[in-house]
Amino acid sequence: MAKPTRQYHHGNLRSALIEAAIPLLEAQGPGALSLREVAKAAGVSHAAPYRHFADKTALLEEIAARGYDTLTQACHKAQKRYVDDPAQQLVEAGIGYLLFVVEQPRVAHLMFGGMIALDACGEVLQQSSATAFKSLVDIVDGGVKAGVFRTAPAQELTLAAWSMVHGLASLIASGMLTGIADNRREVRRLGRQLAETLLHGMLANDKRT
Amino acid sequence: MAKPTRQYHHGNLRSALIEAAIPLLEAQGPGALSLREVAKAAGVSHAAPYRHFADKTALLEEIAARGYDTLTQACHKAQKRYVDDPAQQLVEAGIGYLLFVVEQPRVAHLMFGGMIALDACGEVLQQSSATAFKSLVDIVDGGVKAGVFRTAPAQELTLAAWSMVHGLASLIASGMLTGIADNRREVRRLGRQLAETLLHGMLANDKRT
DNA sequence: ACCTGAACACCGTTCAAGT
DNA sequence: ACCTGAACACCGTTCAAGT
Repeated sequence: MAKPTRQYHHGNLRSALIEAAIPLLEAQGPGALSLREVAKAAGVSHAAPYRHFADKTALLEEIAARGYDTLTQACHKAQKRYVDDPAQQLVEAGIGYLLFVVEQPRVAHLMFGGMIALDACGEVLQQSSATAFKSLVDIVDGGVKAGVFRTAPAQELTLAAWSMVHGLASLIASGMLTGIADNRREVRRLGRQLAETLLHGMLANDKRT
Repeated sequence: MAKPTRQYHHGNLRSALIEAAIPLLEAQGPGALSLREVAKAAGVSHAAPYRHFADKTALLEEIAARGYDTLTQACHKAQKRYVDDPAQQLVEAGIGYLLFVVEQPRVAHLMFGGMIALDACGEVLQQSSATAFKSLVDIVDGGVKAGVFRTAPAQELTLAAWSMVHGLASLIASGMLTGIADNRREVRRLGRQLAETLLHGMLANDKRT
């Protein structure tokens, strides 16, 4: 996707495999993706990848982990960009996540589990996803401490926010919203719209119990 | 899971295959599930399934479709049980969904896409998922008309509710919440908790713009 | 009409052997 | 140290042939 990458005959095959795998993954979906195919795309024999990845799953996990890192970065960016406005931080981080998902839906699905059991996956993935979650908790925690968000365990509110953005992301990635969330502009609009509901709630006359 | 099912030598193999597939699916995850294995579990040759399903995907789609039907039924039940209380209907429907996901997480993942591109899937699945979504829209629409929910396009609020419950379901199914949402009681609690946030919002001082 | 067995092209993974 | 080629057990799918 970036550089020409030609003579990896003894360059770093590891990265080359990952870079070769992602477009294939996006083109035909996981499950249909074969390690042999990735090897061929990288210009090596079908056995070569095993010198760098223990497993087909190990390759997929690495790709998924990078996805989580992207989300983490989106959180950090949002925090720096909207200091002292936690609500806006939340909205921007969420939209960053959504945009990533629109661009690489199959990679997103890898992150969502299903192929890889996040339950019992390698440390790389477990770490990356935990870090991403922590970044979100940070934002929400800041909002609670600043008195912007309701006083509640930050984890509780974070889970709500995470569920909402993750749910929307999942719906987009699975094509359930085809026709509603096809391009970046529509996704931005949807993200803002849902954030509105998340912040203000659904009720008409809220007695705020 | 229910009946003994012995002599399907010319009974309805179709259902037998589905019933045989689900436990295998739950045991080892999709992708690892092989059609040959399902056939063996059903006591037929590996070629027999092709008389009833065009494809391995066709079998999986049917299973996913049944999952969506379960969600639809959860919506209907909740509507009947809490007439004139749309908020409670929403909560109960959501919890029904979550409980299904805890019990059959791999089937849930099938529904969430990833394996099957919901984008371009068979009519069976497309219909079932559309029906499920419509059931949720019905509940929200009732709430808007009754003045309980904010005045907004029902689809907009529904998408928020759907995203939240679907997101939480996805997190549970992928094992991301292991230790927090392991049994039915914890899931019920989590569901109610998130519903609270969805209904009341996250903000401390809501100016309700 | 429904099922079987052999067959084909493809996989993931392993391992001795090459450079 | 890193890569290759052959090999093994498995898969999805097809198709002639059986009942």
